[in-house]
Amino acid sequence: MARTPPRPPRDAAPAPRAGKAVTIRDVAKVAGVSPITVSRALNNPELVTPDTLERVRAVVARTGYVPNFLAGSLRSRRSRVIAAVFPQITNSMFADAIQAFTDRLRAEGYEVLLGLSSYEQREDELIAGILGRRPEGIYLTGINHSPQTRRRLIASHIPVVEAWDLTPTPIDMLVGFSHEKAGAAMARHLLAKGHRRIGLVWGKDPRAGVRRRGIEEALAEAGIDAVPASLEPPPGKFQFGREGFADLLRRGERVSAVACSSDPLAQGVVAEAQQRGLRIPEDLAVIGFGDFDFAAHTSPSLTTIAIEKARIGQLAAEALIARIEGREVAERVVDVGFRLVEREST
Amino acid sequence: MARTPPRPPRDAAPAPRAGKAVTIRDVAKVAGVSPITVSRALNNPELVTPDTLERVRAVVARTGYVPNFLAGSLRSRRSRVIAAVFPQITNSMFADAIQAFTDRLRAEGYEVLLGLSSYEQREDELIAGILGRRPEGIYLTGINHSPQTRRRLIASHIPVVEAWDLTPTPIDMLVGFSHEKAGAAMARHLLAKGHRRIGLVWGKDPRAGVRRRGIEEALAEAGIDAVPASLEPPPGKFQFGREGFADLLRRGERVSAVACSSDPLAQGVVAEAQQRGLRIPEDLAVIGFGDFDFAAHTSPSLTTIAIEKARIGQLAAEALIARIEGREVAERVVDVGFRLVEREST
DNA sequence: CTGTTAGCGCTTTCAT
DNA sequence: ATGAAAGCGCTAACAG
Repeated sequence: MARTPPRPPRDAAPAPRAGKAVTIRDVAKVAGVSPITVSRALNNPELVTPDTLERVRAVVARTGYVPNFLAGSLRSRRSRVIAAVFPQITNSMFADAIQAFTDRLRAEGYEVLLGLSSYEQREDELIAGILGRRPEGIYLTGINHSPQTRRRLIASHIPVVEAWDLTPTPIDMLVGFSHEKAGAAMARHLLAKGHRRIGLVWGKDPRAGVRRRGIEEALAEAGIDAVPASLEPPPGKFQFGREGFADLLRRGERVSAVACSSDPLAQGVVAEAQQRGLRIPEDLAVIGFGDFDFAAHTSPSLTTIAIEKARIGQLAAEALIARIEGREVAERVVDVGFRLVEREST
Repeated sequence: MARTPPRPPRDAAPAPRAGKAVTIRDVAKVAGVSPITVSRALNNPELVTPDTLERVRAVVARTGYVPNFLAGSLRSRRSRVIAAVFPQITNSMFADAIQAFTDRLRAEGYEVLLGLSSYEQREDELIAGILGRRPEGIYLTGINHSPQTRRRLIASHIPVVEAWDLTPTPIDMLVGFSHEKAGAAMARHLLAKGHRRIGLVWGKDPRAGVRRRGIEEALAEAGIDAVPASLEPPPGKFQFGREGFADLLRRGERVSAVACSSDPLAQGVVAEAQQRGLRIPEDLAVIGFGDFDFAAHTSPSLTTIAIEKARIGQLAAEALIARIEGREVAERVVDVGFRLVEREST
């Protein structure tokens, strides 16, 4: 606290900064060139003689000039910003995708505007605010958007990537996988292992709902119609897994297998089961969803439906970049699929 | 793919959008008012008669007008954007803070520009790019910034919050805790339990380094000078924990306790130890760092140094908002502390 | 290779 | 309560 550099006291009002920032004209004046030459030196150095280039750079360094991209973007209609909307970040599900997406875009010189929509809580407003910043592309999680949002997005004429889900009618482009099939794959696995009494500990988010339909329909085809479920609020986390399984038992459901809508939930189920003296998988089989790494780290490790999350982020970034640069993308819809990874023998 | 709405084919060049967007003047013309009245209807509705307000709103809705904040920000010098820089997002350490930070800011009408600096990989460049977008405030992870970055930040005259660490000389404001003390607390705990042969499985990130100094100095004071350590690359994760502990054993280090720089690492150590037939904590005590929730979910659950991560994000957001709105903040430096949480009896 | 002119879309300022 | 003029800082478009 002691030697904090004295900062200029602010005005009482929420007013603009006092200190006038260095502008391109200041730099131009000092360097003895025109503003546009400074602009070129910074953005298209190859259009400028090495001599002036160096002079301009020196002045920029000396004056601490920071180009105002707001102004540049306004004029050039290129903001070099790409927006990304996720339901939430604490959900381990999305972190890898965000990271990969952001890394890829920064490598191409884009900044990322992050929107967290907290599942449903007015994605509309969020996106309206985002579009006002004129991003050059936008990444959306999921395919369920209000008609209003769809209209705005289409009217904006910027490339859009929807991710984490599959539909034949994306707004524009899409990178994801079928949650219905993922659910069905869970069912098939459990059926193959001979399970008939299967319980669900399941999150309430929209895509989890689709997976649930997938698993229940596949079970119904095998003649299993009663599938007890304990529903938990997002984000699916360990504690809810424990509670969910306890809830199933409390309700007197006697199951030989539990399927979970996420790996943290599944870990919770495993913990609760072990605490009650059940052996995994002899007494209770548990299958999760999402992250093989995550599932592999439990003990005993879980069977899970694994998703290449980072790949989704990267492909989405690349699709946006391609379209911004005027290249048509070969595939508008990319199905990255999933794979079932069985637990180690442990 | 089938019914994808036909989008206007893009030009080959990375050119601006073709479709001219609706501007405030278009809206004004249709509503039969001046542009400034539209602006007021949107931003200061109380300055406009209910009648014109309604008319303007109707036209906005009908035309799909999306205000261009780039232009507005340029003129008003208020971008309503706040930037946040984190080393990485896959590190479970930061997710809660990002979420809390973003939630708080959106509630106040700010958008968040996310920067991921990937530990060291040119934070300078990242921040230069960010400042060009004229954020009204900036959140930084950590206190180690290049002189150049410090200069730029100070010259920008925007409020800055550094987080996750403590120093008497922040750039501006700070919300964090002492990593040195956190390390020392680990040492004290293990010493109190009677341990003398203590090993480290430790991440290589800068703040972890400070915690290491804290623990080693505290151990040295107790006469323990040899503290074998296995160093792992960030992000500290389960697998590295396993490998780290295996590494210690391979090197012939016989320890009764292992301290880890993060909870995922600690979980890995626990798993590896259990696999080798060691009982936790009877044969091996393990202490982690970071997230009580996380640590509580292991089995047996871990002792850990718990941090209120969401609180850091929230306090940081509030500090920035306060300063942007012209309020002086009472405390420039906030120490949120940490607490040692012992494992359940399990 | 460099400069001039104009204007991106909005909001500040000053009138009325 | 509304409007006219001006300009935020930059770059597109067109010279030269």
